[in-house]
Amino acid sequence: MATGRTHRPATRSRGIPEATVARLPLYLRALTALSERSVPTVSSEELAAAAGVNSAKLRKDFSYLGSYGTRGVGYDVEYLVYQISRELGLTQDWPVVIVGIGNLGAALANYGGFASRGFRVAALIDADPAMAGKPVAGMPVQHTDDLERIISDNGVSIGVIATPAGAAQQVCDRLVAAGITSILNFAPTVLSVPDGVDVRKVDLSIELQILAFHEQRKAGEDAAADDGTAAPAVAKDHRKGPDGDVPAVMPA
Amino acid sequence: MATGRTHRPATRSRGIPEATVARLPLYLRALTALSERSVPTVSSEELAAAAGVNSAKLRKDFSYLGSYGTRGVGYDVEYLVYQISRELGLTQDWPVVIVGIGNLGAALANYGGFASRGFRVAALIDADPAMAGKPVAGMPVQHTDDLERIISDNGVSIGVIATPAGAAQQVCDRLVAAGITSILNFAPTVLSVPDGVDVRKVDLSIELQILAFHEQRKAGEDAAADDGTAAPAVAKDHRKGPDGDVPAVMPA
DNA sequence: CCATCTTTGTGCACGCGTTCACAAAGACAT
DNA sequence: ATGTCTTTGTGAACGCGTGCACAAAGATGG
Ligand SMILES: NC(=O)c1ccc[n+]([C@@H]2O[C@H](COP(=O)([O-])OP(=O)(O)OC[C@H]3O[C@@H](n4cnc5c(N)ncnc54)[C@H](O)[C@@H]3O)[C@@H](O)[C@H]2O)c1
Ligand SMILES: NC(=O)c1ccc[n+]([C@@H]2O[C@H](COP(=O)([O-])OP(=O)(O)OC[C@H]3O[C@@H](n4cnc5c(N)ncnc54)[C@H](O)[C@@H]3O)[C@@H](O)[C@H]2O)c1
Repeated sequence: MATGRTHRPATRSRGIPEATVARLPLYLRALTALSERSVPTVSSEELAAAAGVNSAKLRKDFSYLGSYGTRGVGYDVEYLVYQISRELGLTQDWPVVIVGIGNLGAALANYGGFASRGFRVAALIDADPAMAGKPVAGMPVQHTDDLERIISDNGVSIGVIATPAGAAQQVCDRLVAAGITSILNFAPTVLSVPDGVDVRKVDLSIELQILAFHEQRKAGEDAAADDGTAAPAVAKDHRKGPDGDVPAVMPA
Repeated sequence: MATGRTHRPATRSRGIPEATVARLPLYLRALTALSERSVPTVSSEELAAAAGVNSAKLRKDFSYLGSYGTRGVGYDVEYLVYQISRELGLTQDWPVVIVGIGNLGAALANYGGFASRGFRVAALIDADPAMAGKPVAGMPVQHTDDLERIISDNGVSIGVIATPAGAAQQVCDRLVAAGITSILNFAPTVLSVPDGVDVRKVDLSIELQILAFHEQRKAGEDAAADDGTAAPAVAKDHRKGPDGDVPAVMPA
């Protein structure tokens, strides 16, 4: 197959499980809120509730970072905020480029939640010549021609792709060639990247489809013997249609 | 704890594993692309490559749906599109309301990827009286006062929250009270919902922080004996600061 | 009709993640 | 100092998800 590397093999980084890493930002958010209310310490039970996880899980997660708690008391909020921030690499700030300044890209550019969490939008890049120079979120949009130079000049290692799906792989390739090693992809496509490059994707169509699945299941259970568990009649009739016996519905 | 139910206990729905459900939309997307190119059949190997997963995993996933393949040949593309669509509940279309028509909410409203996948934006809702009546994506924004009526009138069961974090729980409560049973939450907060209500969240700050973690790790490995694996000196010095010995960095 | 070749469907083993449950650590009161 | 009480940190068991590897199914050609 000509398809390159696609999903990293869960490179258990320095012993911290991937699942734990994914929860650290959650804890950090909850801790930051406590910090702002000047709460000095917090128990695993309280913090777990605030983060929406099991308390045993939280304690085990923290145990991977070291023993930062005090038995009988809990965790020092400020100290833990710092430890998690350091572990996540948020004590430095990360320049980020956003490629594809359309509906979504512009919304991202305007989003304040970046800067407040250690990320700095270094540049906005779009292929549309008509957009070049136009200010979005108080920052001029730059043309794709300069992509390599922008990334190099600013030492950017994280890129966000918000272009149409058709352009995503091509943009991805250029980003990687220019030195980007982490990509957040909003386009509904599977990106192929070489080893050493991390890709995370956000696809809300997928999220909605998962919700729809459960929604349908709920409806089916409620209806019980309404029409018999959704549509088993179709499922029962299992043999592939000779040519065009597939029902006319065909979404997507 | 006063905190209500927060995460569903992975209700293994009719034997289909949650992990499989989460991949079905991925397969569907790849299959739809093949369908548009009029490819009649596809092998598990090819489809897996297109979807960015392992072929064994794909076959196992499909085995939960039934035996829809033909040995020696592969899967009938059209037929599989239909089966997966049906399984995901996409043969009906789902009315969706978006609450909070700011930067992000407007981008979502303008997004074409909804309709093409069986979802229909039934209404846009915002609390700002100045926005009421204003057209966004060719549809007038409605005021929060009418939230309950809108949901009831349109039989909406899926809601998208794109309000600021502070308003999210309150909006969530109203949505649930009005009959919504599935929520896609973009606000960076943990939502408490009663049993029977599904919540999925999209938080790009979290995604970026996960990328930053791996990015830092890569940098640390490259630098090797540069300053000694990132910052172990700080970690070594483990005792909680009496008061304010936490370094000044403190992000988030 | 038989042989060959391709590709599915799945049994099985393994590793990761989750959760329970408890011993040990330490705070705090007496 | 001693006892009590709270809460951490973790060993161990369990369940889910993943991927290997292969037998069985069926297509295809002779
Ligand atoms: N808008 C949403 O809410 C939403 C939701 C989910 C996913 N998405 C996905 O995000 C992506 C962007 O969505 P959108 O609604 O902002 O689309 P859009 O059409 O509004 O914006 C796309 C932008 O990308 C630019 N672009 C095109 N090709 C480019 C290239 N090669 N290099 C650089 N820039 C290029 C275009 O000029 C345009 O400005 C799409 O893939 C879409 O499927 C969007
Ligand atoms: N913009 C982004 O790219 C982005 C990215 C990630 C997360 N988010 C999150 O998404 C949410 C929205 O972001 P945004 O940039 O669109 O913010 P925004 O301020 O542009 O929009 C918020 C909108 O919600 C409306 N609103 C406020 N309270 C409401 C209520 N009680 N009921 C109904 N509507 C209400 C406001 O009138 C406003 O129109 C925020 O929670 C933000 O953290 C945004």
